[in-house]
Amino acid sequence: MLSQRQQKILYAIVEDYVRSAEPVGSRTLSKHQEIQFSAATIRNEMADLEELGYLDQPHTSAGRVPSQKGYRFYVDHLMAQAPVDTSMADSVRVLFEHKITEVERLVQQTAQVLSNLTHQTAIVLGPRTAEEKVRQIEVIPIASGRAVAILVTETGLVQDRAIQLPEGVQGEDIAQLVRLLNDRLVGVPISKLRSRLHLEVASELSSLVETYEETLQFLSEVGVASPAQHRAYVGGASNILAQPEFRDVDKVRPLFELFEHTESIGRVLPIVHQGTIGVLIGDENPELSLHDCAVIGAEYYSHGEAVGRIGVIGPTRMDYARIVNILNYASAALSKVLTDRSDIG
Amino acid sequence: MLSQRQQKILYAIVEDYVRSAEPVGSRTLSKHQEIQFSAATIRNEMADLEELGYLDQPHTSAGRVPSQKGYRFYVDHLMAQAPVDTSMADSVRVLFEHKITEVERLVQQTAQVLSNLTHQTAIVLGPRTAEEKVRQIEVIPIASGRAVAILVTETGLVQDRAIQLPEGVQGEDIAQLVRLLNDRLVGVPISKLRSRLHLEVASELSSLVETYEETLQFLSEVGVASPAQHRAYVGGASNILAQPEFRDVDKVRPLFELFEHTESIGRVLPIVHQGTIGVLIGDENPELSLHDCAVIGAEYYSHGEAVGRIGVIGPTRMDYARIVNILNYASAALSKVLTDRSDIG
DNA sequence: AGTTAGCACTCGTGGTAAAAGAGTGCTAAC
DNA sequence: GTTAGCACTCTTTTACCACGAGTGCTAACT
Repeated sequence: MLSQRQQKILYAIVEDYVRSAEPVGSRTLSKHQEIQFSAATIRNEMADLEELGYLDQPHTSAGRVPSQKGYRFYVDHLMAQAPVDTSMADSVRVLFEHKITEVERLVQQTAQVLSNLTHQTAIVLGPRTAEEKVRQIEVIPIASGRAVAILVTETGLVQDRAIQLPEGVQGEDIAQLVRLLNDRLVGVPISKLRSRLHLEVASELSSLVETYEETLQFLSEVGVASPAQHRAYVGGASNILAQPEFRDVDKVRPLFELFEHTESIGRVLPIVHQGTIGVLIGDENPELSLHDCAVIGAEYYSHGEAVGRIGVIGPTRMDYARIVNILNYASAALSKVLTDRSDIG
Repeated sequence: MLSQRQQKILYAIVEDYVRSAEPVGSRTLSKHQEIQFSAATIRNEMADLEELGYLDQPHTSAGRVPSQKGYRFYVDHLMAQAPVDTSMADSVRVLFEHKITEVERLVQQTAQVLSNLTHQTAIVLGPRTAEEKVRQIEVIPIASGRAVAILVTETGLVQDRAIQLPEGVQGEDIAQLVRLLNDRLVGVPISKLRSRLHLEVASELSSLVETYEETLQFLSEVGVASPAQHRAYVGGASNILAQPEFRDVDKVRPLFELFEHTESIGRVLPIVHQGTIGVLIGDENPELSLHDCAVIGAEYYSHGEAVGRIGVIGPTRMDYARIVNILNYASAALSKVLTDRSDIG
């Protein structure tokens, strides 16, 4: 275990380095208020800390830099709960007070606010729709042979899909069909729609409609592949270009390529337990292109159930304490909005 | 006017520089097949072309580089219609054959394909919804006091909005309201919804519903501020990082900041006439951060009417001929899909 | 035994100088 | 009007040196 003094020094090095982005030497460290030992003593401790793997030295005549292990120790044991920054709190509050009606826009805005507050890149995964329950289904014909299927969930999410009507289907057929669908499918979670369709609805269908096969096919299309499913938004990608560790275009490119693959970006966010904040440092992240980065992430909830995730990506040299704080706050605020929006008005 | 020979040389310089990204000298140029003059002759011509403003010289002992004016002349007079690249055509065709039902996803995909084909950054402005005509309006209550208003246009676009129901409104009130709305508003373009509401619907409303004021307010919310209105998508932003002129992070940052402001990005795309391709080179673009860039853009159409725009952004050193070609093709393909999707199935 | 001062050593940084290389402009010959 | 030749210019590369920051080690101190 690290001695009290070693922890103090490690703490000071991390805090200093996060601020300055310069390797910190024994001299500068000895001038810190909380450090009363001489530079020489610090040097000895630093040599030990390096040997233990908590510090790195870019080259012999440079100061020390926290290693990945060093950051990890800092996050796990040293990092203080940052006081709630009121200007931050305001900024988040304002965002959510100004009622945003479309979930999609809300989520997008969250990404932007998060990136502005942290000066890093933010990722927001849109609320999972799979467990949302069906409130109503509509089918609206728009031109001969074509229609739009609309599905509204209990929380007010709307999903739509252009569909091809089976041959010879008329207005009354559709009305009947929609009645049947609503009768059987209201209250069913989207994830179970497909199986329900085949199990319950299909049997009744054969007696109702002539074009049995085609209609079933059509029904499948209605429910499947929800478009908004875990849609991801990236905010403030350009912030990463302001970081001194990413002055090199070749370093940055893989990151931006990652950001463009929004369909799979969820995997870079840490998996967290209910209400906690997760931190992935360097190669703890399964994504190789993030081995020089740290990712801090949290979930957000609707009625107490986790429905989506938010996160911040930056260089390993980032202000963990502050960002954890911001994510905590943002997660809570977002959860409140999502929970309230489907409650008693 | 430029002599035949000067044009030939300018043409060769542009083509060569676009390929190599290196200033091209008289020696290398004299080895071109189509150039039969000696290096010395070329040098004389190049000096003239520079004096006329068509070429730049990074420094005295470097080769020449096309100036903005040089590119402009190339685009206007020299550029050859590139042959249709079959692999390109295939790639676009595949995208649109695989029927994409949601317009939003279609547009997003277009941005991606465009950026992949051009190896540049693509911008796609989602179809303008303002002139779309209302096909049907629905209001679906989701919890006491809350509802979702859904508006479907004739081409199958769906817009939704969470709304707060006026105090004491019951199911039958809503049904009546929706009937009235559909009766009066079907066929009206979205852009005119608001005024129609006040002019026609409002008067009848007072006799129908008690809570006149609130309901009107509510109705306004239904139609206004269409969320998908000219939504913009940026594809392949990371491609720009591969360009040698953007090796410097400070050069790139303004661009990425621009890309993040999707709400105003439309202004960087050239304004074009029906069916043509527009090119903005360097400071021809109103956007200052694009003065080292060129933007090539086109419109796309639905039933012959321009509904959106697509464009490609890159350094001024770009393969204009090829990209113009690709945009032409993509615009036509996208227009076809959009036109067909609301036609006779 | 732990701590501190002193000092030689290492290594990246920044600046200058010289050499190399690429391409030009000009002159004179064709 | 065109071309070959050559001196000239200017960037790029390499080498070198001095500088400074920071260390590691040793020896003295508490």
